[in-house]
Amino acid sequence: MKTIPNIGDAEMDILHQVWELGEASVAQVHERILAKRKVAYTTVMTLMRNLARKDVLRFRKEGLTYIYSAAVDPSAVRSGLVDHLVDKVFRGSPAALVQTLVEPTRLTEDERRQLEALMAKLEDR
Amino acid sequence: MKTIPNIGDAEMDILHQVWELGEASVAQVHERILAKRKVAYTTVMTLMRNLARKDVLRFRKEGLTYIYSAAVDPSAVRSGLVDHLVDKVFRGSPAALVQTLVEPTRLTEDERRQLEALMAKLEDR
DNA sequence: AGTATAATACTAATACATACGTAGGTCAAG
DNA sequence: CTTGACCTACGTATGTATTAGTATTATACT
Repeated sequence: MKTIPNIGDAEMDILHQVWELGEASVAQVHERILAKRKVAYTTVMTLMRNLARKDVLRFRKEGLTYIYSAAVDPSAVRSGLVDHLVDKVFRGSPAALVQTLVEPTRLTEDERRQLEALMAKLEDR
Repeated sequence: MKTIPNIGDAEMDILHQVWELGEASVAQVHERILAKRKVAYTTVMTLMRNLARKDVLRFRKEGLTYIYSAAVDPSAVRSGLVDHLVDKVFRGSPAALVQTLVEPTRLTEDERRQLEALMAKLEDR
């Protein structure tokens, strides 16, 4: 029913904060993001407003301030983004994605065989 | 050394064609993409020129026409995009990505345990 | 009441991805 | 030589992501 719209990198960062906080004002989210990178309060506000326009966030007004909460499920967002990547980069093969993921990792021959067996099941989801 | 720049969806589609063809003119790529969706020749040309500007494609001139080829390795592009997704959506946890990937799949309890054991190794890449 | 504070509203600017149209050049066929 | 097919160069347009500045409004403190 509900398709998840595109969510940009900066937007995703905000969504993570809201997921963790449950409910959050712009000020709260801004504070948390400031711990990682410098960004203006109004920028965070705009992003949150945009996310609300996309129905990714909901809000209610409490006196002066807007209290936001997530309107979408983390797993739905993750699935959407992963599926998109699988289609875009791996031509629809999730196992190929795992292959790339595992590539820089040391696995024993045995472990690799196990993984491949599991991946075979992934291929026909 | 060489960082892969952002590659959009339409650009990625073109890159796939060039990888498969090895060397390709705009016309060749256009023809292949037309099989899937309607797009103007000049659009493909612009996209390929943009990719060349980003050093994702190389080209040489053969008489009148430009012959393009990939300047980046498929595995490098895949890794870059996957890493970006892992950071953006899964907070740096590749195993969490696999979890999402596997979610809609029927695995036996035993298979799931195996997978989790392998994912544990992934976690400390 | 007046002022500082805090929040939003409105606006702007930049960058990029995507998509295409028109103009003009080259070459081969008639 | 002229015409048509094909190719590039260049410009345009639209949408969206990101960032942030300025104006305004509401509340609270002195």
